[in-house]
Amino acid sequence: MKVTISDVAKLAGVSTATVSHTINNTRYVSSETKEKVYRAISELGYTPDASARSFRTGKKKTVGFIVPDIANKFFATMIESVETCLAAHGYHLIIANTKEDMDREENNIRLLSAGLVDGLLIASTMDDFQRFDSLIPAGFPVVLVDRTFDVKKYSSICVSNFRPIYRSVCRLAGKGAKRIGIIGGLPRLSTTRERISAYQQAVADCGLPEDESLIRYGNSMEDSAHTCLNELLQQKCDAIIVCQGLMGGETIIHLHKRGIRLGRDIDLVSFVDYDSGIYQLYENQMDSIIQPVEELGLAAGEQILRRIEDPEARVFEKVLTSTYKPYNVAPAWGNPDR
Amino acid sequence: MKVTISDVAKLAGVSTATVSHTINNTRYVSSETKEKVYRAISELGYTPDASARSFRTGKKKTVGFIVPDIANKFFATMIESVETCLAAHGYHLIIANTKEDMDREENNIRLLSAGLVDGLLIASTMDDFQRFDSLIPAGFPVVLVDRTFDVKKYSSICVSNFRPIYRSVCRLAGKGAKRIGIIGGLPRLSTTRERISAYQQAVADCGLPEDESLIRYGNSMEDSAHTCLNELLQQKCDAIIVCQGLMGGETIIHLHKRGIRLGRDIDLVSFVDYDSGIYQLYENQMDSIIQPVEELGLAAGEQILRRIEDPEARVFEKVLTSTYKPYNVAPAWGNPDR
DNA sequence: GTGAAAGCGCTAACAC
DNA sequence: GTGTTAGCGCTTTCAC
Repeated sequence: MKVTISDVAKLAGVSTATVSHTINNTRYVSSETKEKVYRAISELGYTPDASARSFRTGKKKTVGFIVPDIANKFFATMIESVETCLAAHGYHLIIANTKEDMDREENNIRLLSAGLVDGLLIASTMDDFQRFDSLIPAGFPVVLVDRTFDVKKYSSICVSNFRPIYRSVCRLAGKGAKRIGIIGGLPRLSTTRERISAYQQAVADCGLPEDESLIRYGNSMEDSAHTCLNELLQQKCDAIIVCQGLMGGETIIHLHKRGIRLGRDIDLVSFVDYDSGIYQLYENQMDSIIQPVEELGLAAGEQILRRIEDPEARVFEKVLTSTYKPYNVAPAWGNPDR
Repeated sequence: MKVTISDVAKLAGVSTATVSHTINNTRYVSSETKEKVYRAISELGYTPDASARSFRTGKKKTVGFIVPDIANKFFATMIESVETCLAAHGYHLIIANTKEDMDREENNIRLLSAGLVDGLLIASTMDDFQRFDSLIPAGFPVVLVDRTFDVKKYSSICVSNFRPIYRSVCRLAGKGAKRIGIIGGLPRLSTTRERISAYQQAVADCGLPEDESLIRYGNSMEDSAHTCLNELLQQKCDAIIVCQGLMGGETIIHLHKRGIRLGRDIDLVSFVDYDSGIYQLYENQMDSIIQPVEELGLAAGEQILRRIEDPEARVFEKVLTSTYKPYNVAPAWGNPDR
């Protein structure tokens, strides 16, 4: 049978209040009494019941993280750093995976915000802010991660999308590229929109032709980059920018299989998944855009904790910057595809 | 102010019992009454409080998954399939990351089993069964995943470790390898122990020299494979077996950087992370051992749900088999490192 | 320095 | 077909 706080109180010969205050350090208890309480606790093997406690206090010590794709290294790494941050503050992490499906996201927000977690971290796959907003109970702590909305009602932690893409185009143009293709993620996402508009602006600024057929969209999952790549190659691109790590890896593989050499036959710039093996092989043949995933996760964790403590805190927006890693130094160990 | 079940009851002009039974479909309610209840619910915007509910019923509808490394593709993919399975049954998933640290694991087991979750999935990093066992409250639903203990007290879902390694050695020996090195994971893990003993047995059976210095152990994280590889190369290995996907990827990269060609200068067999880019590049130059990660996650999810429903169910052990993918067919598009 | 007791929101006997 | 009510295990106010 389950041992409760009153069993402990009885055995220790004190009141339940005293037991509670002892284990929570929440008011003065004489050391002799403490002693008795702890003795009773270990004798009975008592563990306070977390769900009774959170029911009573209203605090769950848990935050939810709604992610579009757990198995994607970018999010997996972020989950890891969020978890580290939360664990350090005695919080737990509940994961929900939407697979970039808006209905699944809606469902998850509903479920999690109904008393399961104290706050929600969301890398939303929605495009409709109204719909998203209507799902969040008034005053419920929410922090948007990686992806945001035009309406700045919720705090967010994102990564600069404009700068690295603008720079990519300029660098490629500077090297003489004439037809730069780009593979974006889902068109509805803020990240994709920012990146594509950076591309468009840079293309215009560099005096390159503005050609809609050079812009392709994948879904950041499955095998979608493959089709995009084929279409861009048909358009006779001499350079390609890939807006997402998984698709960048795919692109490399397919270029390789077709015998198209990076940095010689075609120039490539890609967002790169932190410490994913494939990029280490090609770091000297392509430009990499490395997002500060860990920092992102950490900041997200800190922000949601702050908001849980003070739900009235004013909206906070943080934009981190990526590292742009051009390839120009020839490595000591030679060129993998020579 | 929070709206509760009695607000709804009051507005609908019924009892709280009726409201409860209506939303839970737990006894007959006339359709007119139902109507009134639902109207009141939507008028007030009522949502049942999950923590009150789980406090009352004792069911949290949540399972915990204690993982050694979230960012590792193997576990990330498994988390994804576990989550899919659980979500389909209305359950949530709490993640805890141990980073292969036994104290963190202990802490997490304590925290999660104290009323936070209905059951626990554990890919344990512990070697001491006594210690592990002492942390699990009597009768608490637990399923071991990927890694197990000698004492078969808990149900487990694992992957056959012996067979693919034994076969690797035989194949390598058959191709004429004389000095086969092996890079294992943490020596204390059941997976590592099974793989190493398969190696040792096969080496003996094939009549190859049994040399302790051909066995190296990494930690399956960071950069540990690098050191192991260097040591094996110093031992003049003509073939290497790597027991874990992350380390396999690292091995490929370092061999590549040193200009050592797979399948020509050295033979490689490795456990491979499902759909990780780097292996697609080398699938024609090395043997791959592919573990059924998704199946593993699914089975784990099903098992823990079953155990939660019936904690008295007898111990269940499932061993899945990996796919062994030899390289022998020359690909249409040629050899990447030719 | 400690105790008594109310009550968090819900479910489920039990009663009619 | 529906209502009354006890009580899950804990925290916390009020009292001494």
